[in-house]
Amino acid sequence: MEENQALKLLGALSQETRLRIVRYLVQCGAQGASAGDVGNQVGAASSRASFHLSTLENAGAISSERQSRNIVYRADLKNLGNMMSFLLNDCCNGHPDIRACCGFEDGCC
Amino acid sequence: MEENQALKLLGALSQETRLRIVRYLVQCGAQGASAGDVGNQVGAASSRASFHLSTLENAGAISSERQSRNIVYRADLKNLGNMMSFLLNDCCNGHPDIRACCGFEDGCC
DNA sequence: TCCATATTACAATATCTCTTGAAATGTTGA
DNA sequence: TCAACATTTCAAGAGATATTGTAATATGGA
Repeated sequence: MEENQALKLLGALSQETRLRIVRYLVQCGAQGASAGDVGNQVGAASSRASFHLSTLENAGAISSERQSRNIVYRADLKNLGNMMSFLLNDCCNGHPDIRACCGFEDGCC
Repeated sequence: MEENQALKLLGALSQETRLRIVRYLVQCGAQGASAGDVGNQVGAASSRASFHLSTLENAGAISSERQSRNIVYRADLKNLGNMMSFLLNDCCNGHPDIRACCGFEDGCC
């Protein structure tokens, strides 16, 4: 992943409502959730939910697909994983202490 | 790590200059680097570097310590790792596809 | 003490982001 | 076609953030 896209993703996730949207969509899995459903879950008015969903989609954190009258959103696991890989490996050189904090190796935390 | 601190860290990292500062400080390791050194490395004027360094320190991404006339900054590996653990485990439920993207398991990427 | 260096704090401006409500668009079923 | 529902777009104001240059503070050495 390029630095630019990682920055967009980090910016998109650094907002309370959007972080909760992503968390909810990860839980929903491949089934996804409609915009209205997402808005209800995170307590956001429809226009606000729409705004945050388009920000997340533009950053590559989620994807969308129309299903009849609903638009179904899903977490983009690949991009989210690539962003974390960028942070972990490109940015932090795969530093053992940081990897350990993620629960992958014995270590600092 | 609590959601609030994770949001602060994500916001701090979602800025080009600051991401580069963290990347440079991770490379510097325990030795750290002075504010002037950091500013030169990322091509930022002193007041700008100071502003970004204090933002990063406030978010917990880095720490500082005065050494004679310099102030030495170091990456806070523990907090950075905890933030990634928060994203990976709390937020994304340790989803296998995302973990795989980070190079810890066989999988999607 | 004084000077030189390193760092931070301040003020002003410009730019971006969040939020809200209303209007517009698109879709379904009758 | 129409009515009902889901979603997006738009406009406006409030607030946060980035940038720059300048001034202020702190430290070390003479």
